[in-house]
Amino acid sequence: MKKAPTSRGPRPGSIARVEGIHYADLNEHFGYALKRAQIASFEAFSRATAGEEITPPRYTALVILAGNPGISQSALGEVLGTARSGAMMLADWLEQRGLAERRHKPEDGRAWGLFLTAKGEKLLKKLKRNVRAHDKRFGDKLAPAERRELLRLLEKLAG
Amino acid sequence: MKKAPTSRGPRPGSIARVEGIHYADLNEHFGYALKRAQIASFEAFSRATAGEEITPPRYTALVILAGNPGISQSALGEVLGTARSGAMMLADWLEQRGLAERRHKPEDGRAWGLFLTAKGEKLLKKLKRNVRAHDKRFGDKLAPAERRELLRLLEKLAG
DNA sequence: GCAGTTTGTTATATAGCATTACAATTTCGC
DNA sequence: GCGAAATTGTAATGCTATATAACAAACTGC
Repeated sequence: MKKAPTSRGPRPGSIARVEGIHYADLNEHFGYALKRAQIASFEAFSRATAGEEITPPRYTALVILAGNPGISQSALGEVLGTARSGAMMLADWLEQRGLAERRHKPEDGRAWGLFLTAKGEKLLKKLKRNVRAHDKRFGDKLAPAERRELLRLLEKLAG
Repeated sequence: MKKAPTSRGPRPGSIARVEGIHYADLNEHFGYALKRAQIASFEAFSRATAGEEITPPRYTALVILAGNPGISQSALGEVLGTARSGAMMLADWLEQRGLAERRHKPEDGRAWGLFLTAKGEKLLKKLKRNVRAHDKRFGDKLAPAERRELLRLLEKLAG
């Protein structure tokens, strides 16, 4: 098997169905179906963000910061569904690259607000374009009505 | 925040939507929607397998072994979309607990075939019952037609 | 029979988390 | 106001799942 020049980290690609294997009722399970779809989606995301060291949580953090300037790290952690310490490492990572900065909150001496820098906003704008384009191409496997339906069903399932 | 008695390992639960946060167009992205749904699904899986040290890959391996007795470790790795070494550790884990065993393949001195033991089959039967039940309850957020449609769309997306 | 490939295996490294503990600060009960 | 409890950010530590690389044994093609 030929290896593509790995830009960074693991590249799951999509889990191919293997010839001659009996998958039994695995296909009936939501978890399995979701995972396979998610891996395929992640592949599209990877292509969209090739070159940058962006992972889905990092991208999500950028989007959340853009939409909620001054959000606290605890709140960010809650949004991402991760522990405070995880949000902190994320904030560290963003800050080290000059994509975001912490500013003291005047009304609370403990808390720091997170803000995108100009550089962060610029990167996000670029990423958004690419991610959206790849997401669109990825979604082109479905008809427009199917796409909307899928998003609706997923939301219902996750809620 | 109260802690439920954690049986083992992390418990992501579901990522709650946080009051007052602007999610912007995150909701339009398949990756984000898939992840949220998958986390919710994983929670159902966790409840279904509480008490046993079963993870999704382990469960998948059990199902695949049951449906494909004598499968090689390489093939198992391919089915799971993981590296050979990962399949090996999985096989080790199953063997150490007496759930599966390796038997030499007569026609190939390198390869070992994997087989469920009686204990493994028994455990799988029990797990299947629970997982299916929880998957069903999880899927009850959707109407039967919606469930079928969702699985169809996911398969189309993952293919 | 020899070169190259495949299988299982081991060792090692890494990323992404969670957990725990702690100091500074705020809020709450009274 | 004052002390207790909670909250925020932080640092240290560890764990789990996984990939990668290197290797021996066995197989395949020529």
